[in-house]
Amino acid sequence: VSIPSVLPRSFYQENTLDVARKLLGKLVLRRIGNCIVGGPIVEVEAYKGKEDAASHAFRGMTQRNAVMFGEPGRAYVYFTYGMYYCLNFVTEPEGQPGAVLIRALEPMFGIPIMMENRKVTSIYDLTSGPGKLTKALGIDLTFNGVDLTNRAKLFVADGLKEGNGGAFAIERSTRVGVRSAKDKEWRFYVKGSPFLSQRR
DNA sequence: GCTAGGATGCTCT
DNA sequence: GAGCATCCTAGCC
Repeated sequence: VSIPSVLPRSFYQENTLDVARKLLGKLVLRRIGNCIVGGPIVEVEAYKGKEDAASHAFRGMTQRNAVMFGEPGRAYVYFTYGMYYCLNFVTEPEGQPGAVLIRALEPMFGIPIMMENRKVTSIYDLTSGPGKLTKALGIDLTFNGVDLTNRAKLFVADGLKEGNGGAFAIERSTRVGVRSAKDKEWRFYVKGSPFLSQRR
């Protein structure tokens, strides 16, 4: 098996909706000691600052959302509902806020580690939601601002089966759990994947 | 199988 | 003080 290449910064430095779609099938990889934990992305949501009332950046920069305004290709991690962390990838040219929320992965590498972190045994329950996957991968606020374009702690790489049996269909819908901007169908997911987030 | 409600604490008004 | 880009459990309403 060839080593997949890490996505360069230019991958992230464009329209958030395009980046969101292109991220489906890419590998989110977390280094824990000598182990690699993660798998391909199967569900994402796009958030932009301008003209998107659901975005954290809609009302301007704050201490929490500052990373969204910065360099693309970095992680934006925030704490929510008193218990959970959500992982985003920063998009758009620097100064223009945007991010893609990673909502679900297919567990592929380090599955025993994810089971230990999550305290569940079903692979369909390991990473099938934004709060679940950060817990499975051991991602917390210390990952806010981490550069995704090197192999240090957390990075993103091309899929293992690019163009060879790795084909999939993309579907879209409105975003989950947001009260505003219901008109925007900015959630993208791999059609028919059994690893999508639950509880629609 | 299903759903309603609670947990839990940071962020912004 | 209200709301939140969530998840789990209790209860079968």
